[in-house]
Amino acid sequence: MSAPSNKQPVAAGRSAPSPLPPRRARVAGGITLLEVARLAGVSAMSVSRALNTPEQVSAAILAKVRAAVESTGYVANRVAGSLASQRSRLVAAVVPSIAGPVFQEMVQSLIAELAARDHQLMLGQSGYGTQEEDALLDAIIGRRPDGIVLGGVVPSAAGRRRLVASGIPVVETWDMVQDPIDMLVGFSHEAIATAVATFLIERGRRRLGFIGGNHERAARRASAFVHSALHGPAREREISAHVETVVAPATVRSGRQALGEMLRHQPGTDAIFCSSDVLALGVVTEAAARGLRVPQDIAVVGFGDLDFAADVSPSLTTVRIDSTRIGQLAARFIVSRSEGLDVEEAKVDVGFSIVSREST
Amino acid sequence: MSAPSNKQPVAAGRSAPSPLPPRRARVAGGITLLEVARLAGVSAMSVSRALNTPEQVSAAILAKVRAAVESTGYVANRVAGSLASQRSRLVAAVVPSIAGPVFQEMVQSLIAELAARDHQLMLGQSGYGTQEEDALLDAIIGRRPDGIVLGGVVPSAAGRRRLVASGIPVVETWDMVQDPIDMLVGFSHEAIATAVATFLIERGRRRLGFIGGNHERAARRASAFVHSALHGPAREREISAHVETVVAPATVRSGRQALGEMLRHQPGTDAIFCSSDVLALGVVTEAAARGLRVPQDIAVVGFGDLDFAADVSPSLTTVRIDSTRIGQLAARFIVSRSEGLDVEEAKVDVGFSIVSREST
DNA sequence: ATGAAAGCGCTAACAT
DNA sequence: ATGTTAGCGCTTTCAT
Repeated sequence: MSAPSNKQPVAAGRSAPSPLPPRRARVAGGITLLEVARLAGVSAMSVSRALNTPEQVSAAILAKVRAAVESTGYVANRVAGSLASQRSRLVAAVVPSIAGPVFQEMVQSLIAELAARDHQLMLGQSGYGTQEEDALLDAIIGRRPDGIVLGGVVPSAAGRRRLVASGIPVVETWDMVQDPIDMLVGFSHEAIATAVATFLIERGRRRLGFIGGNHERAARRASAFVHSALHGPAREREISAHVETVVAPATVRSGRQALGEMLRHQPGTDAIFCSSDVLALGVVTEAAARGLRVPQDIAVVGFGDLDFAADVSPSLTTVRIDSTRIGQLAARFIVSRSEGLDVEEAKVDVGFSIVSREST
Repeated sequence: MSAPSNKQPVAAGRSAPSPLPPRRARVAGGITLLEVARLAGVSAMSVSRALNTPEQVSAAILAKVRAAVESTGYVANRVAGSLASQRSRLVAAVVPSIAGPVFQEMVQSLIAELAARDHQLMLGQSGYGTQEEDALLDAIIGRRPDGIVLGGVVPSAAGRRRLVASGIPVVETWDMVQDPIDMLVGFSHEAIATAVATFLIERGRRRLGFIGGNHERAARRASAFVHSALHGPAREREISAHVETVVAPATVRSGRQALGEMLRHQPGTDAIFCSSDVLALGVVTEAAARGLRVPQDIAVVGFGDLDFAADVSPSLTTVRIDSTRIGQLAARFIVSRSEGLDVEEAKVDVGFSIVSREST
């Protein structure tokens, strides 16, 4: 149809500026909800409902939408959805390292539990100083996750303030601190240290040692261990306790070296509590290399009950934490909270157990 | 002021519908860019620029904005930013388990490298069957990450298609496959298997064994190992090779059990290649328990060069992969791509090395 | 049960 | 260098 039925106005001097100069379309993303809606012959809202709350939609529409989605390979853009609904379905976790005994299991469990509830995990690693950690917290807050899980991370005062100000649900998961930021799923380092000291003293050990990482988390256990050894209820006679510190992360090698240091500083040490099974394996290995018998000459207790603890020789006595449960509870608390439910019990002590094996 | 200066119209039948009935305001989020702009006395764009591209802004505005941000504790909403800019600054990674020898290090390195470039990592775990894996991929695609890193995950044909259709940059990081989906940073399982077989045969071993997980990744190495042993260049005389499979994940325990099976099925086995150092530790432990000397009676090679490999006794000969480099390259490729740069070499073989220690 | 309109809080594109 | 405008692709709210 080339007939100029509606003639365009021929240039009259300078053309009047059109009121809405059509600007270049922004780069087209992929296919959108609207296109699916057109294809299905329904409104955008019906597509949204068919995808998110299918029970609110008639069978007819459901079928049409499903067909359109199928044929286009449409995957809804959750960034847009998050912005509109103010729920990101993203949860952030910050741990010192995913390699740690408790954290690895907790992160795995978090991922699994969140996935089952249609949420995803964003993972951050702290442990490079306060400044980086605060920057990391801001990066996380900027994404408006539905929750933040802190594993063994003690935020700075400033970080803590921002966390609170953000209004994002927070679950701390390491120590049973007195004044949690928000929710808390943890275990008591003091209780563990006391229990292990008592366990060893009851078995006749008198010269105790503690080997742990050079960070606050291990330090808490160390001081509680020493205190329990020297002043605890099990104390009947002369007991000594000494602490050796290794540079994090804990390795078999640092465990071996630390035993050397321990024997130099406190000869005759007859029992050692390590802040990780990996360190304990190093201690056992080094003891063997030095002709010390485990447990006759020296008893060794680890932490974490890693998979190898039961199967090395001698098998390791260790402290077991149910880290999977920690992850599950943290995930549930956050998801419940973001669904507007009141979280019944937001402060849980998951406890611990001492698994007694050959090394003691 | 109770004087009715402007009398409200008394109900005149049904009141005429006002053209724009003001609806209830949506739940207010926190503080927004616009409020910061008002506080600073500048436009929203100036705040945006001051935060994202400070070099494009005058010192005066920069100062005003900084002050306003400081006083409000404003943290920009990246969900909105992502939607507007079509860049999420999120990268997704999928691994069978974060506990695996290569993956743990790769994930750590990914997190660190991405954080340095102002990106975050979203982590998924596959390994629960094709159906869950495809669902996971869809959940990831829905978030429109700037890239997806696949670690030891071989997507189904359907998953592969969706990945390609999504247009999201993908880095595969496990095997040097022939036809990568997109980018590739890996190493050759075949080359490793051949090298280890040759290594063992050259040292006089004749009855070889392979112990690996019951999944495709290990299976590739297993068959290449057997093939190299039976048909490889190093073959001078009678050589046998046998494969034992353990249920994933690999543990010290399954390594111990597998050695038992191996000796039952192929008595006189004098060298074993394990698909993980953890399995190798189990084999060494079980050998000791059975009175077999390592390496005199049986040589053991692990995989991963985990931190304990050098420090257990006997120390483990193992295959070392530079997983940190894999993570770095993957992160760089993706970030570069999302910045519109052409990625120079998008197919990298990071190689491997055999670290020879006491166990051989 | 379905649809229309109005944003969610930013940034790209354009204009000055 | 700074501001204005119009979306990004969804979901909430309200009306039918």
